[in-house]
Amino acid sequence: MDHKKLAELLFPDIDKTPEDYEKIYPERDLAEGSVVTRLAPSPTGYIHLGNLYGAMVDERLAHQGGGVCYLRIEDTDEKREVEGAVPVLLDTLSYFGIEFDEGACKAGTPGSEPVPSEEGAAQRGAYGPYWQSMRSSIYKACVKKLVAEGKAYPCFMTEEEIADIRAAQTAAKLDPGIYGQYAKHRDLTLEEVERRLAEGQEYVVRFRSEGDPSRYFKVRDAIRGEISMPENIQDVVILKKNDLPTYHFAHVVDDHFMRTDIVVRGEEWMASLPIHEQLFKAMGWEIPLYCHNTSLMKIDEATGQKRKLSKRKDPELGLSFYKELGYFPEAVREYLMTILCSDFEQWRMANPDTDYNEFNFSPDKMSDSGTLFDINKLNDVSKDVLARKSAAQIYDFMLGWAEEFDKDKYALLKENKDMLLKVFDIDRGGEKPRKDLVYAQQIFAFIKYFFDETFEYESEWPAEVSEEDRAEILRRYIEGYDPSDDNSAWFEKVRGITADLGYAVKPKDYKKNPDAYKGHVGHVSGVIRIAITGRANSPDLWTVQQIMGTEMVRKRIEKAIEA
RNA sequence: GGCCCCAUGGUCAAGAGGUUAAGACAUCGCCCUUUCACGGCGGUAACCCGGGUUCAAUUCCCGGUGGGGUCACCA
Repeated sequence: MDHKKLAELLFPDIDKTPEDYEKIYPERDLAEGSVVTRLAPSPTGYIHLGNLYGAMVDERLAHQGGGVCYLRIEDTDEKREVEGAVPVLLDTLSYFGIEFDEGACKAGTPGSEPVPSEEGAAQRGAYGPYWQSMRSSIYKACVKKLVAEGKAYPCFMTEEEIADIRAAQTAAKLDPGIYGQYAKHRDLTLEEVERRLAEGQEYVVRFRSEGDPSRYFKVRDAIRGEISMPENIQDVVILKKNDLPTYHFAHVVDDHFMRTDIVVRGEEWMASLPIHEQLFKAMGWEIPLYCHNTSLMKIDEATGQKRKLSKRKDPELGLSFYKELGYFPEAVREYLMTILCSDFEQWRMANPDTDYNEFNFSPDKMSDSGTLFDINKLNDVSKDVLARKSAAQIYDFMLGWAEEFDKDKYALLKENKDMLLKVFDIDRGGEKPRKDLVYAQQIFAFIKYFFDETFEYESEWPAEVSEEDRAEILRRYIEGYDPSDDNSAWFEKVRGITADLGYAVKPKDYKKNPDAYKGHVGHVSGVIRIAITGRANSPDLWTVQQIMGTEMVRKRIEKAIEA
């Protein structure tokens, strides 16, 4: 069999060789210690926490050492493609603080050229194109070389034939797949190939595996250290009928010619390492450093079992979930860092105000077992993040969020800027700031009593106070209310009412001697608090009233007396 | 089923051949306090099992078990 002739027959119009591309895409000239990483999503229009998790690793690895992080679009499967996915992807990643130096970018980015296939998107950089669908001739040059060397061959088997083989293998408890004797078109003669081609038969190109499963190879992984696996024996498809490569081959070719140093990807790819190792070797290329990170898991309510988060079942996996609830992007990032990197949380405690980019990120500190997603922990991290923000930052963020997701609230926020700045400033700054703000939707619910439009009674009146006493407390309270009182003068008046009506001024007295009083000052001020805020819990009432203004205070008290 | 990865409190996790086995979240109690939040103090709670190696294994090795992943012309 003349392999060179076969290669010519299959790819008559491919005139470049891999060697030519070596020159077109030379080794990068980077400072010592800098690395090239990449994010390589398929444009399905769906971005999830796991993508962000990986993207953060790519971004940190590259940027903390002055390296390059680029974005490559893996669009070799037109079935999965979603129109407009790339600009959305870029926007979302940017929202969460991930920016790329090279590759796919937004249309209009300086130094970029438009991409015809994708509206709103463009690309830049010397190692492109960055859409795999535009790189067909590069892949084919590499396939042609493999065919010419007898390492790959055309396979004309139909889907039915393959299904039959698989069925027989499964029945016989053999490993399924096209390998060894099942690779029926491995050794077709040139004439046979010519004949089938002339008949218009379609084909794929398969790699001719010389692997021996009793032989093991070793690959280094940045997280797990050395991984040892048996050699691959499958004649995997490297070029599909649509003239584009499979993931396996595209990965090898692109990460080689784009000069990627570290391949960060999900651990689900570890199983195909034997294929990749084999392909790199066949091409005569150096294998990159892999960084297989773990999946985010959750406990399935139905089964009680730990399982990988799934985009169909778990809305909390989608990044849009956090955006819609109004989590600060920084909070999501901090949370991811704390579960991603075992030493981040300690570092953060020691450096509460330092930019997280100052943290020294190291892959060997990354988790190597599947991490259970914990919304509790996210919320806790978020509270700390928001506690560090200024009232103006909170306000601006809320406004931006409401503009996109809740127009009614947007109007309210917009009209009451001065008041809200004061609201968000309650107990902010200082040594022990309040930590009750978590995400926009929750924050709005938390402050809703500042608006008549959203005020409602959410708590029960204290059981210790009778209805008559309640009305009496409120009447006396509003009679004596003077907004110019300072906090202690104001509270003295509340104490006065408390004592007059037979309640204990000191809660301890009541606790010691419950029969001597109807209740204590906490119950009396509880009545006032519910009247003003609609709930039993709130920040310091005096402060709240100062912010609300006298008119609103009066209206609330009157409303409560009527109730 | 084959292959691979993983295994420390409920969760995230540090850790070394000999430790009272960190810390954070959650939880419980107390303190502060007119409520909440913050803060402080304290409590409950863990090395999957069985063999080996060793004076000594939770730590190293082997084997189970459990969980996860993967076996496409999808990535």
